[in-house]
Amino acid sequence: MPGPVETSPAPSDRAPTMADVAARAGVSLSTASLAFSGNKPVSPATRERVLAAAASLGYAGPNPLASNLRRGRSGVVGIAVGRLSTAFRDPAALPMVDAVSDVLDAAGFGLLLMGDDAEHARLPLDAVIYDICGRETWTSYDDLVARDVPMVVVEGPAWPGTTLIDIDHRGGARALARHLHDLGHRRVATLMLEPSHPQREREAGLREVFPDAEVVGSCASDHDAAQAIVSDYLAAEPDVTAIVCQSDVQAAAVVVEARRRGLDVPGDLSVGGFDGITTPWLDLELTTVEQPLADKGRATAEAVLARIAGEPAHDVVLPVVLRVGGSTGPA
Amino acid sequence: MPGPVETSPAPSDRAPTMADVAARAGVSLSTASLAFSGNKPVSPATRERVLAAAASLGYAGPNPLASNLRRGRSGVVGIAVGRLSTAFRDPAALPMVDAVSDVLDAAGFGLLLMGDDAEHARLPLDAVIYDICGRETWTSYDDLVARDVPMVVVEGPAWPGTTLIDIDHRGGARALARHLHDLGHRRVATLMLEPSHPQREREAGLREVFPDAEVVGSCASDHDAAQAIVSDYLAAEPDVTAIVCQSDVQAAAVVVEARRRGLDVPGDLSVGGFDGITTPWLDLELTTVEQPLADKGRATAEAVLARIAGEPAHDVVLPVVLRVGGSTGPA
DNA sequence: TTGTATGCGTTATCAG
DNA sequence: CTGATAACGCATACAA
Repeated sequence: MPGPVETSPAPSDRAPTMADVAARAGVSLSTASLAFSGNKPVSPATRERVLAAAASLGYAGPNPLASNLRRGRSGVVGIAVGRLSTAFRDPAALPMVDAVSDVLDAAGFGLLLMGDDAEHARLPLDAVIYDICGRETWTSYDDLVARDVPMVVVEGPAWPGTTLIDIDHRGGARALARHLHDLGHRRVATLMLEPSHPQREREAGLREVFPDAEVVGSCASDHDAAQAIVSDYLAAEPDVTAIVCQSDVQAAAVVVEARRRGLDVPGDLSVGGFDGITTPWLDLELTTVEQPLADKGRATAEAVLARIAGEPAHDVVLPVVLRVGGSTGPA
Repeated sequence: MPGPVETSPAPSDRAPTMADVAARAGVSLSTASLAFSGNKPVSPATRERVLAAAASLGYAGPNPLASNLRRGRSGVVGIAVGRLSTAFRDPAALPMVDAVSDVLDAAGFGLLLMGDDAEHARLPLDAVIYDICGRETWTSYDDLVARDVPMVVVEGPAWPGTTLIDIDHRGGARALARHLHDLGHRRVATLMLEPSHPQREREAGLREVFPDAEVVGSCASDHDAAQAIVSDYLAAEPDVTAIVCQSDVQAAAVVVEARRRGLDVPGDLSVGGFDGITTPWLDLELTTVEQPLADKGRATAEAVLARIAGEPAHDVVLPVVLRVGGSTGPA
C-alpha cells in the first residue's frame, strides 16, 4: 500500500509552481489547474491530493501574473478621480466610490486609483472609470483608446467610445430654482464650480427660471474656498435674497459665512445646496438637490462589468429629487 | 533602394503584437522590445523604424499582462483601508494616502484600494499597505504571507514580516495631557476610538498624567457618533472641565455639542483634538496634536518601494507636536 | 474524469 | 548594436 509518490524536485530556492504541485500529487498539470479553478469537474479524491500537495509545498495558489496573461484579464479596474484630497474632500464623493467598490469586489475586481498624470500605460487595466470631479480634460484618453480599454465616464461629456453615467443636473437645478421662485425670490445668485459638464447643465437649469441670476464666483467644493468667495460677494451685494450652490459643502460654507456677517438663514438669505449629504455640524438641514450617490456608483460598476464582458452598455441618466430643508424660506 | 520590407501578416482581427511590429520594421523581436523599453541602447534609426511600424499597425505598446508575467511584477500596490466611506470620512486620512500615491506614481506604481473582505488572491499585487484605520484584525494577512507579498503596516501592531510606520501616539497624548494639567485641569475625560493599537498607546500617554481620567465612550472618528456620545456624557457629568479626543473631527463635534448645551469653550470646557487638520466650519482653532500626515504617507511608500526592491526597510516612528489653539483654557 | 500539447506576449540571456 | 532562443506560469482545446 504505497503512499503518494514522492516526485517533488530537490527543494529549490524558487517558489513552487503548479507544475511542482502536480508532480507532487501525481497528476497532470491540467488536472492541478482544474483542481484550483474548478472550471471543470475533478474527482473529490484527486482534488484532495492536489490540495494536500499544495499545502505540503507551501504553494499559495495560481500565480496571478501568469493567470492574468493566460486569461487576458487582470481583475483591475482603474478609477480616475484626480487628486484624492481634492476628490474626496467633499464627502459626497465617497458613497459613489463605495458602491463601485462593492459591486466590483463582488465580481472579483479591484479598484485602482489613478491620478491624472499617472503613467498607466504599463498598468494592467481591464477597464477605466473616469469620474469628472470638476475636470474638463482627460490626459490619458487617447492612450486608453489605443489600448482598447473599455471606458465609463461619470458625469462627463460624451467622449467617443465611452459609456456615460450621469444624473439630471439640469432638472435638479431647475427644481431648486422653481422652489426659490415660488418663495418669492427674484434676486438670486449662484456659487459655481469650475467649468465642467455638470456645472454647465446646472447653470442652464437655473437660468430657465432666473435668466439673470448673478454669479458669486466659482471654486471647488471646498468649505474654505467657498466661504472666502461668498464673503466678498455678500459685502458687495447685500440685496441678494438667495444663493444657489453646487454642493452641500459649499452651501454649508455660505450659511456659516452669512451668519458670521449677522444675517439670518433663511430669514435674510436663503441658501440652496446640491448632493443631499448630511451636514451634522450645522444646526439646520439644508434645502438641497438630492442625488442617488450609491445608485450612480452601482450603475457605473455595472456598466464596467458589461463592457469587460463584451456586452453593450447603455448610457444612464439618474433622476434627482429636491429635498426642502430649513435653509430656504420666503424672500 | 528598397523600402521597408512588407512582412506584415494579412490584416487579422486580433490586436497587433510586438512580433508583428518587429516583422513590419524588419528587425528582430528582441530589438523591438529594446526599442520600447530602452533597457539597452538601440540605434536611433532602428528605433524610428520600430516606432513607425508600431504607429502604422496601431500598436499601443507592450501588453502589460505579458510584460508583468515576464518581469514578475505588476506595478500594483494594494492599500487596505477598510470601507472608503469610513476610512475617508475623516479628512485626516487623505493627505497620507495622497502622499503615498505621489511617491508610488513617480515610481510607476498604482494604488489599488482593498476592502477587508476582498478576494485579493487573484489580484496581481507587488506589495500591500495595511492602514489600521481603527481596525484590529487583518483577514488576508495569512494569504499575503503565503504569497510572500511584502507588507507595510501603518499605525498597527507588529505583525511578523511586516514593516511598521507609526507616529508617537503616546508622546502626543502625554503632551496634550500635560498642557491641560498645566492649565489647572484635574477632572479630565477622554472620548476614545474603538480599541486599536493607536488608541491603546494614546490612553497610556494620557494616563501618565491623569491616571484616573474618565472615559466618555468610544466611537469612530465621525461627527454624528461623537456628538451623540458626548451629549449623554455632559448631561450626566457636568463637573468635567476638559475632554481629550482622538481626532479633530471628534473634538469639533464635542465643541458643537458643548455649545449646544450652553457651555462656553474653553471657558466652561476645554477640548483637545488629534491630527492637526483645519476645521473651517468652527470659529476657533482646536488645540490639537498635529501629526505629519504627508510624511507618514511618504515614509510608507518608501518602505513599500524598498521592500519591492528586495532591500531591507526599517520601521519608522514619526514625531508629533502639540499645537495650542483656542479650544483649551484655564480650568 | 484525466492527460497531452500549445501558446498567451513579453523580457532577458547570450552569442555574434 | 542586433539577432536567435529560451523561459515566465498557467489555462484551455483536444484527445483519451
